[in-house]
Amino acid sequence: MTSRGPEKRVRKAPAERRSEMVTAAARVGLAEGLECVTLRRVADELGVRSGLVGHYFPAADRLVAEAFTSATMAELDSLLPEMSADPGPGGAVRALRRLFSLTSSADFDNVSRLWLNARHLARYRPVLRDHVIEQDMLWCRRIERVVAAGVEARDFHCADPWAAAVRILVAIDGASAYVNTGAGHRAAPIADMVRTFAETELGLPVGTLESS
Amino acid sequence: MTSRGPEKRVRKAPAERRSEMVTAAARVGLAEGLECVTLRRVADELGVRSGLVGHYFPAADRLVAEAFTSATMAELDSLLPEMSADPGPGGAVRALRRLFSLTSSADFDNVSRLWLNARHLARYRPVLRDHVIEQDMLWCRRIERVVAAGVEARDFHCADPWAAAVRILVAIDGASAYVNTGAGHRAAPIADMVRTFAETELGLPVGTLESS
DNA sequence: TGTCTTATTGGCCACTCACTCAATAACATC
DNA sequence: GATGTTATTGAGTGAGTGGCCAATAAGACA
Repeated sequence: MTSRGPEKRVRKAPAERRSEMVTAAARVGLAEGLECVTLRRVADELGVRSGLVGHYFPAADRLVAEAFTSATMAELDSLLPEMSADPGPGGAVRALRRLFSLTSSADFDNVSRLWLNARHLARYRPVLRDHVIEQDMLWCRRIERVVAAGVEARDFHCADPWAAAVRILVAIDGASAYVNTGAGHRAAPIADMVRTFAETELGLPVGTLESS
Repeated sequence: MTSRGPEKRVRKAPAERRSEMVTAAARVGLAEGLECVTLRRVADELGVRSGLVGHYFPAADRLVAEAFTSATMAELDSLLPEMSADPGPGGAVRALRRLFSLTSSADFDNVSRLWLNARHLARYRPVLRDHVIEQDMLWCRRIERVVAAGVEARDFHCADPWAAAVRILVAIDGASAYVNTGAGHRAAPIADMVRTFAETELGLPVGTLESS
């Protein structure tokens, strides 16, 4: 009998409990989708009653939105760590190689699903919408800074780092729009599209951003 | 009193009734999202009882999937009508101009929303997933044929029409991923990206595909 | 006009959701 | 050890969903 019975209550500091909930919600959202981030589901995940989750999140929308932000913030740091002020020659190129290598790997699929999920759900949930916009900006700015650093270091050329960052992100989003349906016969033409597009955008010879 | 009371029953041929339902479901899905395509909602739309919709669609998944297919088929025909075998010189260019002009207009927003919606929902609903894959192929092939016609007519150059079509669609999908969140500061860099990308892909001078 | 097929109704079920709230018990503080 | 605060429970509510089915009546056909 591993089961049932009124478990002993565990009483935690509100801040800690809340943060536990967001973390659990982020895990569920990333693995199974934001629709599965419900008061009950998160409660089960933590071994508490759903009423408690409702207590910390009087509107379930906030929980979903914070789950999204938590997951994407962590992911961004893993994909594209903040650059030092002067990454040295080739530093920006290495960062971009790493980014494209990671985003085109299957490990990125759940993140693609999460973004797709959030971009759609934002249609109905205003709170989530605001968080998505915020994360969009964060991701864009992070890429912009790498591009700017690369321009600074003469690694490549780009008249408008912001515009380039925006367009590179559009390409990433476009290429990952098919996570749930499978690319099928379209896999091959898509495979190197993002990298190639970025190379064109930055005036780099084809293949420069290919990971070794 | 425009309301209530047991309305007189209207008895229709099964095929007609079913097709009415799909049409109504497509309308709801396009305007409000596929999540709103429920047995009850479609029933209300037609002024019948939900049990009747359940009778024609024993699994609600089929209704949602067929709603999607119905809406996207109609949209595709409107965006990019089937080409005649030989569209004559400049015909392909005109078709692409029209396509990009329409997809970048605000009238296309609901279609963007629908695709985003379906691409996400396909994660959970296998029947819808199959329909999305099918429509994806249809849209791609339609573009491919225009590209092939343009190559044939020496309007532009392209080594692999299929790959070009796939990538152009990726660009369209990427650019329309922000319908629900608003492009904000990113609007300008995105604005001409699809068209420009297509011009590069087809070896055309920048601006060739701009609509007059 | 009467009969029969079946499209349609009306009502039900079991489920899940967010949300509410009085009662309870864990822990800090005295 | 007694007391008070409050994190947590347990048991609801109401609204929404898909799905099921016997009873009903519309319309075609004899």
